[in-house]
Amino acid sequence: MTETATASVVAASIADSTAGSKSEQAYQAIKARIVEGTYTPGYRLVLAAIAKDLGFSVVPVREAIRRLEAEGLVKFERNVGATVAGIDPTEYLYTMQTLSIVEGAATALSAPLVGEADIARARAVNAEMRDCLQHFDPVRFTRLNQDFHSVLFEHCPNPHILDLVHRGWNRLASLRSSTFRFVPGRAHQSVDEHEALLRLIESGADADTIEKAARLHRSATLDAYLSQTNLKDHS
Amino acid sequence: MTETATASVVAASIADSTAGSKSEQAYQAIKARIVEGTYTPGYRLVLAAIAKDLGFSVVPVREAIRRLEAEGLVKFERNVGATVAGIDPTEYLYTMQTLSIVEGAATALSAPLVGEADIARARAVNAEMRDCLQHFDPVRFTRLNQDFHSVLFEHCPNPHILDLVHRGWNRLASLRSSTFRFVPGRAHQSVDEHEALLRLIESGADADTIEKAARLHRSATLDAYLSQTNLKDHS
DNA sequence: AGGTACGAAATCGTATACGAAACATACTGG
DNA sequence: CCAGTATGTTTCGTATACGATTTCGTACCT
Repeated sequence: MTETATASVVAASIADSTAGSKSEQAYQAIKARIVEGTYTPGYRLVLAAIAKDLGFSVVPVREAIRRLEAEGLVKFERNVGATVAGIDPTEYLYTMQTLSIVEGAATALSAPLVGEADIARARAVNAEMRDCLQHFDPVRFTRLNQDFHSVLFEHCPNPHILDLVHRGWNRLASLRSSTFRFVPGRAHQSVDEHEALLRLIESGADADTIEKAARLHRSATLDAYLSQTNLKDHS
Repeated sequence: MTETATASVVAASIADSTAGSKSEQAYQAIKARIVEGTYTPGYRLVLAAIAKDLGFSVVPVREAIRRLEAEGLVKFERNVGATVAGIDPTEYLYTMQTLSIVEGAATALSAPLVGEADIARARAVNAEMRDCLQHFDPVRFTRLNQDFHSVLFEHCPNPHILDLVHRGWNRLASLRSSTFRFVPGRAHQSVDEHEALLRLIESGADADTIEKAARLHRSATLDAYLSQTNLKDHS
C-alpha cells in the first residue's frame, strides 16, 4: 500500500493502528483533531483537503463526516460543506441540559453497581481536583472532572444511555478549554458536590435521590455559566 | 437525468418529492420501508440490490445506511453488510428505558408551553384511543398513542432532547405492530394515565411531578411487557 | 459610486470501476 | 466417510472521474 508521501505525520500514526476500515480511521482521526483542538469550531472541513492529508480518497472521509454529523460534532450543509460544530452559547446550553438529564439517569442506574474500589478511585480523583484548585488549570481540572464522572456512570447497564452520555461529553470536549475557565468559582463548589455524591452512593441512597443530585450537580454548573454570561435568553 | 427504468414504483414516488440529495432520498426510502415493515428485522440490506431498486448508485445508499446505523435502525458489520436491527427483547428494554427518561424530560420541559388548544387536541386523540379499545386494533392504537404523546413533547424547547425522543420512537416503530399487541391489557390503563397526565399539565404542576408521571407511564408499559414475557433478566 | 449580472473557480454529489474480504461449495487426501 | 483445503461467487470498500451546485470576483450598467 503506497501511502501518499504528503500524508501528515499525525494522520499516519493514527492510521497505522489496527483500526479497520479507512472510514473508521478517518472518523477517529478527524474526531481526534476536533477534540484536541487542531480543528477549531467553525473550521471548514474540506473533503478533498482532508482526504489528501490523510492519504486516501474522499469517499471514506465523507462517511466519517456523516458519522460525526450524527454525533453533532460537525455541522453539515448540502452542497456547501462541513464545519466543526461551534459551541454556540445556545448549543452549549442545550447540550448541558441534555447531559444533565442523561448523565443523571446513567449515574443513578450505575450506582448499585459501583463498588468500593470504584468509590475509592473516584475519591482519589476528586482529591487531585482539590489540589488542582491551588494553581488552577482549567484544562486539567476538566479532564479530572470527566475521569471522576466516568467512574460513576460507566457501570450503567443500559448501553444506549451510556452512549448518549459519551456523546454529550464529546460535544463538550469541543470546548477546547473548559467550562471552568469561564466560571472558576464553580470549581470549588463542584469538588464539594462530588464528595456529597459519593456519600450518597456509598450509603446506598435510592435511585431517585442519586439521579436528582447528579442532575443538579450539572445544572448548577450550567446556571453558573449562564449567570456569568448574562444570557437572558433562558430556555 | 435518465432514471433507470427498473426503479420500483414506490421508490420513484418518494424520489420525485422535493427531497434534495439522493443520499437523503435513499435515507427516507429505506427508513420508510423499515418502519412500514417491508424490510422486516433481520432482513439483509444488500447495497447493490437497494441501489438498483431505487435507481441510483451504491454510494448514496451507503451513506443512508450509515445514518440509519447511527440512529440504531440498522446493524452494520464490516465487510459483511447491514441488516435491519431486530428488536431483540433486550434492545427493546434498553430503548424503552432510555425513552422513558428522555421523553419524561421532554414532556416536563414542554409542559409550560402547552396551550389549551394542545390539551384539547390531545384529549380528542385520547378519546379516539378509548374508542379504539372496543374493536381493538394494536397498530391503530399505537399510532394514536404516538400522536397523543407528540402533542405533549413537541414543544420541548431543547432540540437535542426532542431529537432523542424522535429517535426512540423510530426505533420502537420498527416493531411492526406494537407493544400493545403483546400486552393488550395495558392499553386500557394507558388511556387512563393519559387523562391523568393531561390534568397534571393543565393544573400547572411542577416540572418534576410531570416528568415523573410521564416516565412512570412509559415504565409501566415496559414492566407490563416484561412480566408478560417472563424475562427474568431485568437490568 | 453602487448595485446587479455574468463567469470562473472551488467544492460537493454521484456514477462507474476495480480490488479485497467473507462466505458457500466442491474437491482431494487421509 | 469425514476433514481440510482450494476455488468460485457474492458483497463490501475505496479510488478515480465527471457532472452539478454554490460562491466569489469582476465587469458592466444605471
